[in-house]
Amino acid sequence: MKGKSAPAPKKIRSAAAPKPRRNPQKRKPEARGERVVARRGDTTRLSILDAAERSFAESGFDGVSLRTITERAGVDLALANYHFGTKENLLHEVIARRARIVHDERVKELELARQQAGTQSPSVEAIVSAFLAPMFRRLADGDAGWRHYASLVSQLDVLPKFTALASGVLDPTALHFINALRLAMPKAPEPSVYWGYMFLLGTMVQVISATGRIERLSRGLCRSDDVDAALREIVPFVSGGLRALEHDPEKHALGL
Amino acid sequence: MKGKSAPAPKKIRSAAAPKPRRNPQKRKPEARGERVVARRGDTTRLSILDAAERSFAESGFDGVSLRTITERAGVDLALANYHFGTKENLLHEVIARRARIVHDERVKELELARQQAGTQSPSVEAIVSAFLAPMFRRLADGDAGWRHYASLVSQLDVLPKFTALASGVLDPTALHFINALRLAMPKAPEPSVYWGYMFLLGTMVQVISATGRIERLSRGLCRSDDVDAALREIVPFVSGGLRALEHDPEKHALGL
DNA sequence: GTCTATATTTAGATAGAC
DNA sequence: GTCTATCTAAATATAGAC
Repeated sequence: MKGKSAPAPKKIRSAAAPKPRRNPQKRKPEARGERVVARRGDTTRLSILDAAERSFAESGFDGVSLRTITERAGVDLALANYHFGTKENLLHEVIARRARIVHDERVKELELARQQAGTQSPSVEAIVSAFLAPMFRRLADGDAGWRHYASLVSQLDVLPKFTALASGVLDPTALHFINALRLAMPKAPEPSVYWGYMFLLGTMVQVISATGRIERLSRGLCRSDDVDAALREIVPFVSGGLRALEHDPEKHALGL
Repeated sequence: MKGKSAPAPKKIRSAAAPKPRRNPQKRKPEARGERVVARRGDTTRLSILDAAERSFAESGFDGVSLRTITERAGVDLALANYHFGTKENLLHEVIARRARIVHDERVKELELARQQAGTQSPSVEAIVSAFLAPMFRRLADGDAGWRHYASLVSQLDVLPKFTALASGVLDPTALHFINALRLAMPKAPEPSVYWGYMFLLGTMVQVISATGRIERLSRGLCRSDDVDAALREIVPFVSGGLRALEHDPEKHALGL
């Protein structure tokens, strides 16, 4: 911790001040009666967001520089700072824009399942499907951006440094589905439902991280970009696993 | 890709030359008839390995500097280069030293299960246990190093940039257990076994990454460091999920 | 094996002209 | 909103004295 002699001045530059520069951050273009034609700055913003999404996914947040990102976006380095302030904030906006979409679709699909189930709770399968299908549908639609987003979310999910950011964006969805699972698994102990959600999450993350691992292990027999096949396997796996948690787990105690 | 004007000289410094400095790398201390008392350099090596393990786990490979690592280790910066060459090689050695241990224990435990099963294949539960128990046992024994290792492996597992490294170290174990699962699930289609192994991996990774997510979601009801509880949930979940893959997955096809 | 000192590159962030 | 030019700090890696 404390090096050898006098190691770290470590100048902290006003740790609590968010640095109120003159950049726009959040502004509603159409909120005023203005024209809604895409202005130049908007396409710049989008270019940076897309390039950052891809770069973060490929190399990790700390593995790429803003220079690389802006070069890929075809814009000047200084524009990253102008439009997004800090690199961390850029990451946040990259995540947030697609997280909103997935969240909304998941909730809508869950609501649909509830209506079809009438007075009962939707089945475990239906809930698992409502959680997974929106993400996988996006992955199947050919937009590379969604694949990058998925890989990035996978990384944030396991990196302690970014747990706060990931939680802030993803926890609302989580609590929604944990609650649904609780009703669908009335015989399961309370902690098992939380564990079950984590397992659902981990299973999905492993697939959408799409590192090419399964291609290598199966020597091409399975492909992580075959989202149809993946979904056909993952839904029964998770559903079967969750149902196994409804029984008393004591009998599985291992001699640790 | 191509910036605005004349973007990248990008001097590549002899990309293929591994740079053969004069550092020791791998040498067997006791292979010669020498004294086996820990010499100074050995404790330095260990200090750096431990500090790197912790730092990589907390902040990611690109999120920490060698300065931070050597400061935490209480040694001089230059010693990192002397003992390990590059930062990447340091990562490799951090992973390899514990991966060997886990691999050996998993194989041994699987062998044990085979003996107990006699002429039959061990059950899916037994195989899943043989895979998970060695890792979780280490996590339970109080050594913080193992927790850091687990978190680090989780990160490498989902980061495309490090897939090659992770595969090189972890694939032998994977193929071993995929083969065992195939024999235990004779009715399952071949691809389902590979998918099943990925799901097993993802479920484990989510738990051992230990980001504190389940504590937050369950408001303290579940704790990721309660490895006994985690193992009691994860084994039935994965086993139940794998058994669900033995049936024809067609009936689960979703209208994508 | 260890340390001091430093070479070299690159990082994030900005000031100020346009 | 965009660009040029730059500030300042921090990165990896090494040479050479001890």
